[in-house]
Amino acid sequence: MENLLKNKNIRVTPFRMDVLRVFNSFENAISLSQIEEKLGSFDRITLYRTLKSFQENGLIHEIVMPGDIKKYAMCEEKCGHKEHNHQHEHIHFHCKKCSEVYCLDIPALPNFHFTNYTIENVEIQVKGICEKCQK
Amino acid sequence: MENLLKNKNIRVTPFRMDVLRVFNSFENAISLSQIEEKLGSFDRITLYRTLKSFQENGLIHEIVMPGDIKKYAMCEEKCGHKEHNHQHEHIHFHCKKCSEVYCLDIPALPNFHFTNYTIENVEIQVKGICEKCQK
DNA sequence: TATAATTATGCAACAATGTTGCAATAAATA
DNA sequence: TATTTATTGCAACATTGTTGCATAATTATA
Repeated sequence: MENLLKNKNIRVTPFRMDVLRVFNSFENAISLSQIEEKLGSFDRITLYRTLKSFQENGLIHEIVMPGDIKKYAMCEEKCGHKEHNHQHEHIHFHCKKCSEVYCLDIPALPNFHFTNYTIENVEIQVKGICEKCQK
Repeated sequence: MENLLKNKNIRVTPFRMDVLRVFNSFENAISLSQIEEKLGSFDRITLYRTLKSFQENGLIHEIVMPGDIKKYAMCEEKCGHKEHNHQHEHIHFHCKKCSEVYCLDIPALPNFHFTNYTIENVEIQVKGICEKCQK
């Protein structure tokens, strides 16, 4: 599992391994507080910096939605360094009942075109009711 | 202009009119700090509550993007009460150069389908370079 | 493998952002 | 115009995020 870090040029430290294990222990995208709960005791600042470096190096991506929803999820292997190379061929689905955020695969991102606008990055967010909460 | 508030069942007060005028003085989506600058002197808490009630009543919508980007933009006339009725047939375009956020019209939202997931709301965010920053 | 260069950690202090309760006040309703 | 109902402004607090710096750990180098 160390290689997940090494492959993205992230120095391996015990704390970063702890955080990585937290990600691996969840199915879906997770919030800061979920990470904090799992970690138990930790330094808040170090955690912020860890998440920032994970993001910058394409190991995780941030998912934000209206209503102060902010979560983190693992990127795919291929995901590149630095923010501008994050490109995910999936949508982010937020369940209004259980508040889980799922990364759902789609065949391809829709293709927009606006004259004179250069499009570098597309994100799609969907809200609704997830599979498990359908009753 | 009072009617913009009345039509959405928002009580008309001097402060709310001030905030509304701020929105009308900008072309694109605006940030909290842009509102604050325009207002000059004001009560911070009242502003938060004003924005919240504008949102809840479908007068404005919140736009959030990875990287702590949070902006507000006016809704269309038809936009309904309460958060869950916000549905905008436009995408949010964030320019990486000038940081403006544009609401750009699209003919229709793409149509996703995931077995056993109920989709209520779709948001699309695009990053790139806007018209004006193309050089 | 010991050393040097580089990066990460933990702490303190601070800054920004957002919330709650409550009394006073203003707006809509009868 | 009196009554009901919602808004305002203030204090206090809670949450979230950042910076600088000395120490410690990791990686690269000789």
